[in-house]
Amino acid sequence: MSKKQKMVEAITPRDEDFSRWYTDICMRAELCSYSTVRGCVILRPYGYAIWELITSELDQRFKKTGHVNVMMPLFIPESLLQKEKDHVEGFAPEVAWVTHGGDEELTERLCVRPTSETLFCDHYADVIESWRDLPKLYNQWVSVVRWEKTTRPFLRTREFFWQEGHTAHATAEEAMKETLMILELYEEFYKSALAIPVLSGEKSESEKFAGAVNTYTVEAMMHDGKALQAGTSHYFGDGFAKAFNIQFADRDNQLQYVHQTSWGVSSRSIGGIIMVHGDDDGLVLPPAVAPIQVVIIPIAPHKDGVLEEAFRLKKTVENAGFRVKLDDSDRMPGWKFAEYEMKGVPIRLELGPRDIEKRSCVAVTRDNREKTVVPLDHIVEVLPEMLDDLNNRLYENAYERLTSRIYDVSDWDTFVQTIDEKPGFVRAPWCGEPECEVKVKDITKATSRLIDGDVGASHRCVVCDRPALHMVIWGKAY
RNA sequence: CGGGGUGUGGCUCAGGUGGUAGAGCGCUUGGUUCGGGACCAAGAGGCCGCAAGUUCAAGUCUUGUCACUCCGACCA
Repeated sequence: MSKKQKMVEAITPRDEDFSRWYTDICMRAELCSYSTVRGCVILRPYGYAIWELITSELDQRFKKTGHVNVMMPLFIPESLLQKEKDHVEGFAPEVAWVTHGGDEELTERLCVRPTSETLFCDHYADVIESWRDLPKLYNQWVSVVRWEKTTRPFLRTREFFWQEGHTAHATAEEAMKETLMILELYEEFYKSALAIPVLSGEKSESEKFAGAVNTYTVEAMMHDGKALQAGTSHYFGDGFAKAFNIQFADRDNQLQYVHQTSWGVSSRSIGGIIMVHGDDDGLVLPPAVAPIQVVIIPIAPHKDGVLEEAFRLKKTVENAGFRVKLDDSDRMPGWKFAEYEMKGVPIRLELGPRDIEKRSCVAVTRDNREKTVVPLDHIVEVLPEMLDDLNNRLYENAYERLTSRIYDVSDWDTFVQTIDEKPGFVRAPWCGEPECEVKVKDITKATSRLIDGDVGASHRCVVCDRPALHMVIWGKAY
């Protein structure tokens, strides 16, 4: 304890106050900073670097599956936003409006995009004429604005960064296939790039996207047991196509409506990384999205040969394709250890006179603090394995936390008690009626996160005891 | 949008009954240090969130306002 108290700027322990711990990490790891606009954050270089890596990981996957990037305007005319009834109703309460250009009041006010379905639809109506124009597999990397009342860095900000994919297809089957393919893509991305296990499935009627026929979701469990909706993929059927008149001539020269999808993952995923992997010493980053994968700390750098050897080591590691930083500042080594742990750097290499004498360095892995003496000649062979192992440990630990905290219950009292007392998810049958979801939310604050398959009539709804239709994962969510 | 909390150097905070602002950390410079957040010395840095009001006099009292933060209702 006394050691901890000597720390210049310790963060709030995770188990003492989870949300304070979370904001402490955001600030101390220099991911972001509050801006003067309430509810908006400034992404600082380190936070932005993480986002860049996330975008690059996802973008590669989108490109591989045939998608191309575009850019839609920032503004949506009010009349355009209103074309699809459910869609407007869903977003109206949280849109920001532009009413003036200079001193002049606009004849039609413009909404700052909260999402771009209407813009894509308007454009698709313009450019799609024939079956030869399909499918359209578009994506865009932009920020959107939703005038949120309660905001938290990354998890809920008024402006946030994301990708939104919007596709148009000739048939319903093809559109549904796209919807589910993206869902799998997200699942795989979360697993291999972020080391975050997710549950995937369909949203209930009341939780689905405004204007969608079906919404599919990937849900992650944070360290405190709460759910984070980590990505969604929507099947629109031809609802938007009819509202926006997006038609094409098929092979028989018959006019048909297109079938559409949309899907997104946002900068909220950074919040997920923090809350799944972070610990009391700060951030823990999965190697794929760590801006610095290896940090080299020279010990006693003023002594002969130390810095030279450190630079040599840096070159070696860099040439092998790793993102590496050598901190040759005049901070104390202990300070640097703590600093890069705060920033979640996966591997630290300590290099001092004693190591150099033995032609080795000390490698320390961020998640378990394990120290390994590595011969300098072997560092390049050892690093990939260390990073890989670290990634696997992060995933395995998170997977264990997830699966061990999903509780199967079948009666109402146990249901309420479990949600109240045990952090995590509850799996219980549901009849499919929205009023049962409302009751669950009113009493427990938990919501249906996703539908985890259908069940036979032998199951009864955990709320109303009528025959159940679905097995549902319930939980409190961010 | 409701309830609570907080606004004083970059950060954390101290400033009984009003009398014109302080500490620690951080920062700068020089030196000694360097295997878990070093030490010494010398510096820089503040119209006390903002606006009215009371007063000879306001960081301190009154009112208003704004911002941030936490907890609830709504959402990625």
